[in-house]
Amino acid sequence: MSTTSESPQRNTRQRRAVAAIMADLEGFASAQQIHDILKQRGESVGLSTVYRNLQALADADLLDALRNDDGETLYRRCSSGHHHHLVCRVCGRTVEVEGPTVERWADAVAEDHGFRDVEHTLEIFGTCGDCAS
Amino acid sequence: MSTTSESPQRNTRQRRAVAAIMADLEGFASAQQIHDILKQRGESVGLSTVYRNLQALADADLLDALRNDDGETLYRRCSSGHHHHLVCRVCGRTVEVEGPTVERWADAVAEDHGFRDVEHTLEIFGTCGDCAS
DNA sequence: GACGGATTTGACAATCGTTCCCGGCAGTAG
DNA sequence: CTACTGCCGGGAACGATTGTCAAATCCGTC
Ligand SMILES: [Zn+2]
Ligand SMILES: [Zn+2]
Ligand SMILES: [Zn+2]
Ligand SMILES: [Zn+2]
Repeated sequence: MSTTSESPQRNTRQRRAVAAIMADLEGFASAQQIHDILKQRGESVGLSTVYRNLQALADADLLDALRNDDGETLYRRCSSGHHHHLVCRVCGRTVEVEGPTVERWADAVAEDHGFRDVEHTLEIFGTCGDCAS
Repeated sequence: MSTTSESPQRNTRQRRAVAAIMADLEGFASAQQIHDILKQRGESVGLSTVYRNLQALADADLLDALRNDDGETLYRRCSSGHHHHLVCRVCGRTVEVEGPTVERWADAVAEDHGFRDVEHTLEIFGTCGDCAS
């Protein structure tokens, strides 16, 4: 067994920079967008490093990740615990939503068909009020 | 406005071959897998053509498409109308499921937050009874 | 059945997000 | 301070998908 935090993690400037960006960011953003933001702020970080750190943060459940229609992986700081997202497809603004009913429904459906180890993905996309104007 | 069927579609051997494969196929499969199947059956079809025809079929709502974790797009012949999938992550067996409750919930949540033009994605993954043994 | 214009095909190059590699840099324990 | 080791960066590699464009194929028409 590995202890839950098997992390001889080092506190590097790059790691701090990425974490800082994600702490401020409101909606979902791609690795490349975050890389660009860092460059603009002068805290340049290598693209590979941005990818690595985002994945690490996501693995540690400090970020949520989802894929958009273009196949890009988007990241966002999120509350812990199981939830889903309502995302504006224009500006990226995101609302975390929970739906106990949905959770129960999904599990029930799966069980009815004899499936085990069930998990599900659910995202809602739309255009937010501001962007609709 | 384009009329719903703006399709001067030609009835080519390749188009028939792809459609035939999809008609038989039980689970979801990637464009490359379908390309391989065609090759095995001797009805060789160019990879680009397989991609094009699958997309065309999906656009015509004759196939459902979804992306797996590896970023590949998978296709499957499905009934028309809005529905979701319960997919075995081992053998790919797929069950189409409907959940009017979920649909209403998703739309309501989006509306509560002022979102328009709402759509959603929902897939359930698990291990089917046969594969669990 | 042959003809001609439009569509489709297919081999190959190009794209694009992401991952891999590896020499060099920089936290960190002692 | 020193040594150890993980981390960084940038450039090559990857893999799914899309674009290109001449050649092949359809299909309505003659
Ligand atoms: Zn918006
Ligand atoms: Zn859920
Ligand atoms: Zn199965
Ligand atoms: Zn639905």
